[in-house]
Amino acid sequence: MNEKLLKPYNAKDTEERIYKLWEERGFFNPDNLPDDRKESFTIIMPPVNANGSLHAGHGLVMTIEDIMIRYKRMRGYRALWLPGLDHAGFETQVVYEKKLEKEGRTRFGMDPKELYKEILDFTLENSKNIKSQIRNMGASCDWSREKFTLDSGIVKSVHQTFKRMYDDDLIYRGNKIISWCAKHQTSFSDLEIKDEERVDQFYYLKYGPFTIATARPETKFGDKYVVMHPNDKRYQKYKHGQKLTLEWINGPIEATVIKDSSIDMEFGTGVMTITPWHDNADFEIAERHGLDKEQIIDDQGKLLSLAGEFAGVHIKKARPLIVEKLKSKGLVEKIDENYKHIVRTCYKCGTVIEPQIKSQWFVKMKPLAIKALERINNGEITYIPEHYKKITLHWLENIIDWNISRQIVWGIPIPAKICDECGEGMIDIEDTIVKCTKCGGEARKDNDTFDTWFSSGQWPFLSLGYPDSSDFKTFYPTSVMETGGDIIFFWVSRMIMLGLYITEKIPFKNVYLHGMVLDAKSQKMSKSKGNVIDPLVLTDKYGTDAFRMGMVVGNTPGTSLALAEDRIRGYGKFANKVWNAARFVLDNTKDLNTEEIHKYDEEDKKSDEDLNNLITEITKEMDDFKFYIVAEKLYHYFWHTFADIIIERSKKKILEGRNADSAKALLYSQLTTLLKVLHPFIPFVTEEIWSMLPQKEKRLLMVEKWPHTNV
RNA sequence: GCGCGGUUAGCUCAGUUGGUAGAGCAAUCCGUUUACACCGGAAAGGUCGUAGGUUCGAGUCCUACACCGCGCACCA
Repeated sequence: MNEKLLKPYNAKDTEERIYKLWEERGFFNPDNLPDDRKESFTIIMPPVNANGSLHAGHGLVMTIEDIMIRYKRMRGYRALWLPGLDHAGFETQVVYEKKLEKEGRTRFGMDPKELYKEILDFTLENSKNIKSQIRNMGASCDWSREKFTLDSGIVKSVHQTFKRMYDDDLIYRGNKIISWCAKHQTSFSDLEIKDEERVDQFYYLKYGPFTIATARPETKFGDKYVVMHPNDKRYQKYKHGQKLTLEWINGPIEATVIKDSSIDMEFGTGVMTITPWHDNADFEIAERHGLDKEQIIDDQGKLLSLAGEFAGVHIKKARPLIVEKLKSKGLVEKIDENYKHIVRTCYKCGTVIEPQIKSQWFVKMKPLAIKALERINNGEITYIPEHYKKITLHWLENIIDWNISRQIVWGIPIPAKICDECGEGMIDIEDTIVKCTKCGGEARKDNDTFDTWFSSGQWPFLSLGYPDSSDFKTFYPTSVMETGGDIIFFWVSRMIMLGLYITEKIPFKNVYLHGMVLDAKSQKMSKSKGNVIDPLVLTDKYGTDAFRMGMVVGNTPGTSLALAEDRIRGYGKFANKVWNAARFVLDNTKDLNTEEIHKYDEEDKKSDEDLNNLITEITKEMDDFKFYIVAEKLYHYFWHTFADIIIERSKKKILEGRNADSAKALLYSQLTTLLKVLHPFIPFVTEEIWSMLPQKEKRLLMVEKWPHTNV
C-alpha cells in the first residue's frame, strides 16, 4: 500500500503540496488543457479589494466559483477563471486614513503624490497576502492572466471609455447638487448613501404671514423663497412672484412667493421655504423657477458668513443656538417633539450627508439603462436567484445620473482639464490642453479620481484585454458573474450597462448572487462586535476541503449563511471519512485488474445503477447551479451508502470469498467515480487519493472527465 | 409609503412539477466489527408563523394578517 495511506489524513500537509502540483501542471490556464476543447466557459473573479485580508465572504466567493470552474473543466470546456485585484478607491482610502489616524497623521495637507504612493505600496503589500490566501482556498484560477484595476493598460482603456462616452454625449460636466460627506471630504453617488430613520424635533416657524415647518432650522438663513401649492386655497391671496418684507433670523429680509405643485398641501402647514444649495428637492424647485441659490454651509460643515453671528459654527452645534435666537425673537410657533423622518448618511462613517452644489462629471444613465432593460427583459441574462431580476429592473427603470467624480487621490485620475472661469470641463487624455477651449481662460488639471465602480463596471471586457486581444474574442461574453447580492446595483447592473455600451454584448449570461456570510448566530460580522470569523483560521484547523463543504452545503443562492465552527468541523470529518474509505478500497483491490471489465452480481449491479442515476441527477443540478443540493447528496451518498452499505457489504463478500471480484470491482469503480464528482467540492483530498490509484497513464483528477451520464 | 426576502426538529438550514416532513450540529441509549472513535448501530425530536380559501389531498398554490431582515423613495 502507498505509504501515505498508512497515516491518517493530514489536510495541512496535503493542501500546500497539491496546490503547488496544480500550478506546476499549468491547467489553471485554459490554453494548457488537454483534449480538443471548443466551447469556452468563463468566470471573471470579482476583483478582490487589496486593502486587507480575505474574509469569510471571500471564502464563499472562492468556493462557489471554484466549484463552477472545476466542474466545467471536467466537463470538457475551455475553462477560464480570471483573477483580479481591485484598488477599491474610496474603500481603500478609508482604510488607509484609519491607519494614518493611528499614526497621528491625516491625509489633509499631505502631498497628493506622496499619499498616492503610500497607498499604492500598502495595496501592493496587501495583495501578496491576499493572493496567497486565495491559493489557500484552492482557487483554480489562471494566475497568468491576473489583472489589477490600476494596470496601465486598464487605466488607458478606462480613459478611452470616458472620452468615448463624452463624445457620445453620455458624460457631461454638471454643476448640480451632489451628496457630500464632510468627514471624508468627497462627493458620492446616490448608492453610497445610507438612509437612516431618526426621531427629531420639528419646528414651526413664523415667516412673515406664514408658518413654515422645518426639521433643519440651522439651514434657513438664506431662505428668501416661500413656496406653496398653486391650488392651495388657504394661500390664494398670495401671487406667484409677489414680494414680502418680513423679519427673519438676522433681521428683515425680502421674500418671494413661489407656487410649485411639488408641495404637499397635507404636510406641515403646506408652506415651506427653500434652501436650494443644501436640499435636493429645494434645488429642483429653484431650477424650475430660475431662483437664486446660495451656499450656507461650507465643505467642512461650518456655517458661512451669511449666517452672520453664527458664521464658523459647525452645523452639528448650530441648531440649539439658532432655535434659541428664533425663540427670543418670537419666531417659534411650536415644536413637534416626535418627528420621524429619514436622514441620509455616509454609508462608511455615518456622518449626515450635506448636499452641496458642485461641478462634477456625470454619466447620463437613462440611455444606458434602456438598452440594459431591453436585454434583460428579453431574458438574455439569467438571474440566480430569480427575484434579483425584478430588483434590477426596478432600479434601472428609476435610474438617475451617476456622479463619477471623487475628491480623493486613490483611484484612476480623471483625464480632464477644468476652466474655473466658465466652468467648462475638457477631456484631455494626452495632457495637452492649457487654455479653456470655450472661453480661453486658464485650464487647470481636474484633481478628482473616478468612482471605483466606473472602472470595475467595465471589468469583464477590460480584464480580458478589450478590444484587440484574442482572449476577448475567445472568452467574452463571459458565462457567469458570481458575486454578492449586496452589490447588484453598484456593480452588476453597471457592468451590464457599460458592457453593452462598449462591446454591444451582454457581459455575462448568468448572474449568480450569493448572500452574506453571518456569524453562528446569524448576526452580521463586524470588527466592533468582535464576532468576525477568519476563514483562514478555519481552513488551518479543519482543512480547506472542510471549509468549502461548510460554505456550500445547503447554502441556497441569495440567502445568507450562518457560519458556525461546528459546521466546518463536521465536514472535516467528512474529508477524513473519504480518506479512510479510500484506504480500505485501495487496500482491498490490490489484486484487482482495474483495466479489465468486471461482472457484477445482482446487488452490486443495482448499486452501480443507483450511482449512475445519482450522477445523472446531480449533473443536471450542477448545470442548474444547485451546488447546495449536490454537495449534500454526495455527502450523503458517500457516507451512508458507499461507506455504510457498500463497503460493509464488501467486507463479508471478500472474507467469505463469495462474489469477491464483483465486490472489489464495485468498490474501485464507485470510489473513482465519487472522487471525480466530489472533486469540485473537496479538491484537495480527492486529488491526493487520486494520485495513489494504481492506474497507468493517469491524468490529474482536476482534468479528468466528469463521469458519463444518461443526460 | 412602495417593493423584495424570510418564518419548517434545541441550533443552523434544505424541501425541485401539490402526494405520509429531511440534513448537519447538539442531546439519548448501545456497541472496538478488514478503513475510519474524526467510527458503527438504535431510538428520540416538528399541529411546517397565524387565519381563511382552492383541492380527493397544501410546508408547497391563492388571500389577509403578524413578526424578523433588507432594498427603494426629494414630504419640507
